[in-house]
Amino acid sequence: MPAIHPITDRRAALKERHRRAIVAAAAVLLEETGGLNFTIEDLAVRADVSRRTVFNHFASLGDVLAAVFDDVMAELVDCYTAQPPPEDAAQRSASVDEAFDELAAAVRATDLVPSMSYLTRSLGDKDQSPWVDGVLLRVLEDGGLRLAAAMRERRPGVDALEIDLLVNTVLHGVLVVHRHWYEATAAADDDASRAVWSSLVDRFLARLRSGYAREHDPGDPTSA
Amino acid sequence: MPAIHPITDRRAALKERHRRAIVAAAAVLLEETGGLNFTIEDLAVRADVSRRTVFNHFASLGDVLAAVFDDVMAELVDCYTAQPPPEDAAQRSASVDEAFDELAAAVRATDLVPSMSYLTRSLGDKDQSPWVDGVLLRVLEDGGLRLAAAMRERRPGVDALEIDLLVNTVLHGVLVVHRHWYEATAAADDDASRAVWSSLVDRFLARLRSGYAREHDPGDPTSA
DNA sequence: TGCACTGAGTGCAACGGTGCACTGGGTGCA
DNA sequence: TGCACCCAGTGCACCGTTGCACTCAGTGCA
Repeated sequence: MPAIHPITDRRAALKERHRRAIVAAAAVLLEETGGLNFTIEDLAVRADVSRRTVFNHFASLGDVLAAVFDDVMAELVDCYTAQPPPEDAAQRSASVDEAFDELAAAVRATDLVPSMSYLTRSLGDKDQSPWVDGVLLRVLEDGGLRLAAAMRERRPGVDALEIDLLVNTVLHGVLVVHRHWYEATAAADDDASRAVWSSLVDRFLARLRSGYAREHDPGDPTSA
Repeated sequence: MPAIHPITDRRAALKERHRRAIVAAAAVLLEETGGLNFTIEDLAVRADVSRRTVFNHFASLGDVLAAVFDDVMAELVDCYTAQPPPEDAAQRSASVDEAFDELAAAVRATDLVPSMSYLTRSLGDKDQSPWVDGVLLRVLEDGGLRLAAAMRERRPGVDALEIDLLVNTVLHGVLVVHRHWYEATAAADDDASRAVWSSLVDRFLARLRSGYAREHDPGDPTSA
């Protein structure tokens, strides 16, 4: 994911490269160890920086985790905003069910399987430190806010409350789906496992849709 | 080529890595541009460092060139010293013709073709700045001294004058061979080009040998 | 229960890299 | 022949990283 602002010199590039390396290494170690079963030293070695540098970039391990989870959210927001905009002004107004369709498409399109394993596992882990739960919930909230903002920009005619409810429901639903997927596949990364993921996502979205009948076309609800 | 002394911390490793990148980039640019047809900025970009950093490591472009050529010499010395030592004390003494054989084997074994193109071209180029000739000749002399020292260590019984003459003759001979090779193949890097190189090296070494008859076996001189 | 150890987090100074403005020599052109 | 430009090389200040010693909380064990 490119930096929010263009890197204008080598110093800034180096800084950003190291920050990204730390976040990426944390994601890998979460995956490999099944949680927070590594040290700051492990993280530094994997990121190819010094231990001090980790703390130059992040105030704490919690901040590193927040950045990891933030990337997951950013991925989803990117997939959502990457869709072609509605074709005319009339379509941009109202129609929360079409907003639902777009969000659903983004969830389907985003490769959430590898990066969300530890997120789900972290939330579901009874032995997890409470502070990690705090980090995760904050990241979900921040990500949800960004997703809602993107949706409001895209469909300004839709009620803000409807958008917030939609986003909140889908994000937490995706976590539930992911936990089921994880238990069914043991986080395998192969075609069969991805098929299970698609099936579960479709079931979840179909289930949600039945409460979101189309306002313009009450007949013929389609389930993929 | 590993550092002479082990790198003990990340700072030293970073410094050495950047120094090596600069030298490697210079070698590539010499090859690509056929000489000194690039700027310090080009070199810095290719080495992925800043222009200032080049001068942090080297006093001048001449010093960079010296380091590039020094790598070529080091390659040859490494091939020479990598050979198994003579099996007994008697063999370690005298026998300059066997010293010749060992040096010849090193010349054959060293992949000199890619890295010496610009060295030869530089020495043969009339338009070249005189200061480059100075750099090259100094590097040849330094490399020759190291090679001679390695030879004296390996065969302490051989006269020092004989060793110095041998090393000097072979090094300058290799440059002549390389110029002929370069003119015959336009520095192509393929099997046919390497076959030409091997043939020329063999001719040069066979020619030298006829002036170095074996002391222990006066009959049956072999030419490969 | 006291002690030793581990590891997160911190302060500080040094190192290596970098940005930038500058000088001066060399070159080409009107 | 003067001027403009290019580029090697330089000084200086700043940035980011790093090494290292430290504190403190948590943990395990005799």
